[in-house]
Amino acid sequence: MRKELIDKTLAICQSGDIPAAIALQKELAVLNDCSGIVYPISTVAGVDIAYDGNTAYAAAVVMDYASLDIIEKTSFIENVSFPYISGLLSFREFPAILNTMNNLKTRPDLLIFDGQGIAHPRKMGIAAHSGILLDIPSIGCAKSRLCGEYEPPGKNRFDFSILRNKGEDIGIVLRTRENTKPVFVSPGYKVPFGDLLEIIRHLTGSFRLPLPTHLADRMSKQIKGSANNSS
DNA sequence: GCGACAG
DNA sequence: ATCTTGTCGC
Repeated sequence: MRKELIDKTLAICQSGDIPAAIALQKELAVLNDCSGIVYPISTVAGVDIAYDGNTAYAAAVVMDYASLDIIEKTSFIENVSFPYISGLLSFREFPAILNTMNNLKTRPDLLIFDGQGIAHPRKMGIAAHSGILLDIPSIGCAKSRLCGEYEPPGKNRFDFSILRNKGEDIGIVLRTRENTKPVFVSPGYKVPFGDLLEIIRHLTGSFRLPLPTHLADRMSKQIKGSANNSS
């Protein structure tokens, strides 16, 4: 089943068929399930991608959920074909994400993505889409808003407000550091709205982004940098 | 038509 | 995302 959805997604990534991409997002949104993550969570992975033109440098960092010790790191480099279009980010990034995940020896219990989960116009952001296809619980942690309304959260660390869209709670706007812009956290796949705060708080160190995402971001840029300096 | 718009 | 130096502040 996942295989079919993965193939359908990859076909669109290569064809660049925008109407088909939007149709698939609507189809996946109906299938999405944001409840029932299995506890305890043993491992968590952060995933992110750096770019040099159309070359994507994807990285995944797996950590022990309780100790936050790094268990494994991996990356994958490839050229991307789908352009960046607001609302269709997953069609630009999923291929590299899939390849990176296939390089992992560990199969994480939870994935944290740099982007939206269901806080998306069609409730199918990069975290939700990737989580469903990989069949791994996921959370979206974006650095800015895509849709929805909210009141600015308080100034202290971990102060937060609710991100709402058409009267529905779709995520939380969380201040992970004082004097710093908040992050937009939303359920991706199989992670209940009510569990978001606790999980992200646990994963937040001294940086704005949660540790898994922060490390994946730095690693992707490091890979990109070393690729440029050696060629 | 106008404004908004993840990475 | 990426282009980019110094600089203010924790």
